[in-house]
Amino acid sequence: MDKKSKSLSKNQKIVLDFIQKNKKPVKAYSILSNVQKKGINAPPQVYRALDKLIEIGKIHRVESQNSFVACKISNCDTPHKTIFSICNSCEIVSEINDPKLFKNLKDFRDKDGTVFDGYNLE
Amino acid sequence: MDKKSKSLSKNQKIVLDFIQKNKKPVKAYSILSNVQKKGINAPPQVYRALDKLIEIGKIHRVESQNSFVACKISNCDTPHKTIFSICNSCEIVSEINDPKLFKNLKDFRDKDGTVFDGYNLE
DNA sequence: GAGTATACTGTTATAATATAACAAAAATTT
DNA sequence: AAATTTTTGTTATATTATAACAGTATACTC
Repeated sequence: MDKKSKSLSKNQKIVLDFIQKNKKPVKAYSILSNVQKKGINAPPQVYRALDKLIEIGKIHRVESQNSFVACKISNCDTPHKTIFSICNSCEIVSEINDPKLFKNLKDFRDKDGTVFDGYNLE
Repeated sequence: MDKKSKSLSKNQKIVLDFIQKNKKPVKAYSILSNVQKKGINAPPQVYRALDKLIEIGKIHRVESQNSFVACKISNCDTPHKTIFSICNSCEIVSEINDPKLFKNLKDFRDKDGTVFDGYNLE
């Protein structure tokens, strides 16, 4: 069984499930209060699950909002390479899946040779 | 006198001055403890100055680190359009000024016509 | 230059976000 | 089944950020 397909733990499933039910990004403490009935009692339990889900690419963190959103792109095989558009007026967050832009960022190399390993564009 | 050249207030100068003295991004509470001798006593005073300095483009916020860094680019005329590289191992943060990449982002338009007004790439 | 509006200051308190540290249970590996 | 790793549960606390209010300074306009 390869790492990516390893099944999630109980808390990880609960947290992912809640995030996926929401179209909009959700905050950690909002997650907490909504899953307390499922037996998750304290912040560390939420943050641990979030860390893991981010690591495996199931969710992304919207840095400018301290919030978390499910990955909408295909099979979630590109963790840590995210592009979000955040509406100026309505604050709706969309994940952008634009091959050309992805390629631009992948091929980027500055004058010192720096390349992007992971990135987040908002 | 046009808006951009309007002089900064006392607290804004103190905070900007401290940020500019540091090569690396600095945290809000680190700023606070370092400028207390200059008469800034409480977090809101720092955060207000930061907000203003960001608004006018003198500094940028490094979202993934909750830290703040002086704008290194020319005359700081592009607030809210920032690209940072953050070293994976040493965590040094550099601001990237790459005309081609700026142009890519400026010209970006997704299938719904979404364009980037401001952006932050880290 | 008197009146008004706007921006900035100072202060206290508190909200919101995130992690440290420890003990124990469960799952996985060898 | 022993050893290792991962996950859990828990308490306490650290870190980041803002609300709310009163006062002062600056700029604006008539």
